[in-house]
Amino acid sequence: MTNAAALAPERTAPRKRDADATRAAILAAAKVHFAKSGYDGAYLRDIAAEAGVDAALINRYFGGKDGLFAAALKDSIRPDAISQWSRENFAHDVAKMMAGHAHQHVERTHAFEFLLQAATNPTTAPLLNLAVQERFMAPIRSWIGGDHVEARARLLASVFIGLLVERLIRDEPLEGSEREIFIERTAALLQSLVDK
Amino acid sequence: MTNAAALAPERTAPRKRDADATRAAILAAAKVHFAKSGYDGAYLRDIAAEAGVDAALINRYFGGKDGLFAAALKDSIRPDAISQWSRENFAHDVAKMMAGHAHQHVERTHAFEFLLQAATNPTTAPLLNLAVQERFMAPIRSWIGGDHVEARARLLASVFIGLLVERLIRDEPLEGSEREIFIERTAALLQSLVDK
DNA sequence: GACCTATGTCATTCCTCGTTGACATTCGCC
DNA sequence: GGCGAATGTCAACGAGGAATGACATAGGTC
Repeated sequence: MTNAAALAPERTAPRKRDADATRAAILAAAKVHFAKSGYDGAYLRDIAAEAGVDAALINRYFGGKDGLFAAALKDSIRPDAISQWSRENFAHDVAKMMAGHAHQHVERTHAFEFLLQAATNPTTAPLLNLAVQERFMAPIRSWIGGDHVEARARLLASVFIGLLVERLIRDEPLEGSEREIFIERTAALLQSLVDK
Repeated sequence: MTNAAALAPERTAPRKRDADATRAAILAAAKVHFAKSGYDGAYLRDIAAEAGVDAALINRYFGGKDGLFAAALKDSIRPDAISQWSRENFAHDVAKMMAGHAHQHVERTHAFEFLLQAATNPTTAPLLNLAVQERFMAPIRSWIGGDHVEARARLLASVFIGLLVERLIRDEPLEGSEREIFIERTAALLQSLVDK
């Protein structure tokens, strides 16, 4: 409170008037906060502050906290990535990723944390169910192909999710030979599910 | 609500004076509510009501919501079960369980939901980390034994968690041959991690 | 340039929920 | 039986946060 200069023009130079941009800014901030703190722990005031916006705007644009959450959720499942996975590298790439720190892939980790939050909140869970089925399981099914697609897809998804959760919970990657073995075995495991 | 006799004394027949019993009742109710709604979503008034107790008692016995949560957490990880798993049946038993409905194992499902809630809340996560390492990972390590224990234990835990999460999210079990294949492959996968 | 709407800000209200302290009652003990 | 501590109940407080409506202003349109 000592810097007069900072306060001089101050009065929060009223944001440029660009609805789309502010909407996007709010959404981006919301995703981060929801991921970090969950639905209840994320405060509209904080989100608004981070977006450089008054909290009342959230209500105007998203119709309240629920609406904002739903919008953020919809924006967080990106199925396009799946179809681009390469059949040869997929298993090894994923395995290597899972062996590292969660915060080495901040973007995706945030998205995943966010989804996990949605899964554990009874009001948002149904919403998530649908999204996951349509935008995650379906692409996986069509990507792996072959026999017993259902069983394999489900098992693959489980392993994938489990690796993510485990990495999230305990962010101390393995080192040395244990790390090598972990990558090797994880890759083998995933590959066997992709192959047939 | 038809039984007049039950209502006779009315005025909420002031609970029997048994500190241990009420403590236990509160704890049981708390575990259910925390599992269902998470830390923030679970309300002390609701928990107290379900335990048939005044909310103020929670403060007396557990020193507040935090204390209650910690107590519930501590009570939710039961490592003893792990060491009793049979090496031969483990993989198949788990696989079959995972192929069923989550609500077929209400007790454990609740416990797991509760832990997942703890994992996704920044204030409770550190607490969980510690508990999981000491009371879940450590027993697993010593149970599987053999080479590369670290890597295998971690992978095993991941798969285990993943199966639980997947089952929780999407509670439609597979049917028919897909179910058989799922069980078979899941069992094989688990067994290979246990064996060596 | 005047008007009108979309956009942004501010102050306030309302509600929920954890917590607290005073009060009531039962039980163990002498 | 009377006293004190343990147990249980009740009412009220206060913090915190979402939602609301009135107000301010930029920017396009005629």
